[in-house]
Amino acid sequence: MAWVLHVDLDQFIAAVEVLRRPELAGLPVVVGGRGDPTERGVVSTASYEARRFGVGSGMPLRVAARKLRAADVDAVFLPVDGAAYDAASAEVMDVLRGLEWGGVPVLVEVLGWDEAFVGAGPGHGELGSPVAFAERIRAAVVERTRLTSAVGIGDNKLQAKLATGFAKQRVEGALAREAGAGIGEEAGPGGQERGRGTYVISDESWYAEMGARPTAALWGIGKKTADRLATLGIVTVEDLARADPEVLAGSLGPTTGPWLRRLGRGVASSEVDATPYVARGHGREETFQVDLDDWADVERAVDRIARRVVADIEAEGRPAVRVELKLRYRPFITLTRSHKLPEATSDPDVLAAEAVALLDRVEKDRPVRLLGVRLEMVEPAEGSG
DNA sequence: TCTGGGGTCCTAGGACCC
DNA sequence: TCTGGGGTCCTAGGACCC
Repeated sequence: MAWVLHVDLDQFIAAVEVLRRPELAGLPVVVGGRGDPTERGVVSTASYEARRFGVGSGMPLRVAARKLRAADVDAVFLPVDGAAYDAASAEVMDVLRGLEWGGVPVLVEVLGWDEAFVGAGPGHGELGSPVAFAERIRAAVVERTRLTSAVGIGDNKLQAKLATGFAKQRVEGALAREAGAGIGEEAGPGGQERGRGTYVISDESWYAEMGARPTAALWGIGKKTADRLATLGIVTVEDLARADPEVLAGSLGPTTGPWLRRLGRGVASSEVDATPYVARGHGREETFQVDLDDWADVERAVDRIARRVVADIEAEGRPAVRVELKLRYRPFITLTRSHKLPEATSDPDVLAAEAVALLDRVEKDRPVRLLGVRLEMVEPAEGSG
């Protein structure tokens, strides 16, 4: 029996900030943008203490500040520090890669700063209980990094990923009950009590766990797709599993239709892919604190952003084959223009000029809120990835 | 309330070619 | 005249995720 495990760190960004500033422990901490709650920007992560007041990821910083002020809470706002999270994340992934299961190193598939799938490596021996192994993972990560986590276990990646969400819910529910009863206050989020931060969803329990839930509970279905499915009479995961494949394909496309049906049935890959991630492209975008009215400023900004992205792709040594410009007008109207290059290049002057030239294809008479440039790179050379 | 930044993949329409 | 059928490439936009 091969299991897939999904590891997800608790409050990763806020946790990293608190670790390097212990005096913030127990305080409402909000990390986002440049750390100035009067600026344009959104919340990346809020600590549990801030979440209690309705502050959450994706919320505008100004709204978060207003909520906390209304509750008369003195919160700490911090800027996003990507380099610090890169370093902390790398340390966690190192711990995971160092683990053995069934006598051989595990495979680790990194999903972002704070998530990874873990699977048994090739030629593994007897694996034993996946729950026991999940506890080993959590203990090892805490020991080396002081970061707590939840671990989901499944027959495939989809199930494991969803199981992690349930593990977190269970931890948070238990904490809320304990706080209500006035006990366990010092345990903190993600308390390492055995079994608390793990959860299992398997082929066997799929419908019992997921069948009655709305389709948006699935990993890959958001509000828009859930709404479209609802117009077809498909509301729950079980509805989706039973849906007519022809209807799904006809309505949502030849690739998306079958994929949605597989999601409903809890079917997905169980192969943990440890191949290092290779980006297709890189981009930078910038929301201006004050909308740009002067088109000369717009052109200068595009040139500047383009040159930054060129530096990013040069670090990978792969020239660009496509240039894309993104533009957001006031109030929030977004469009893109792109151009495939006649030949690949890394020349900053050429690429910046290409990006600026794309401005000729948009209206120049409205204030600009955001500009972005993205460069798509040539495929990496065979065997060099 | 007023909406970040970095990505990926899919769809659809038009151009173009055989 | 009153209209083929594919296939591929390019572009713009949509949706989703962390």
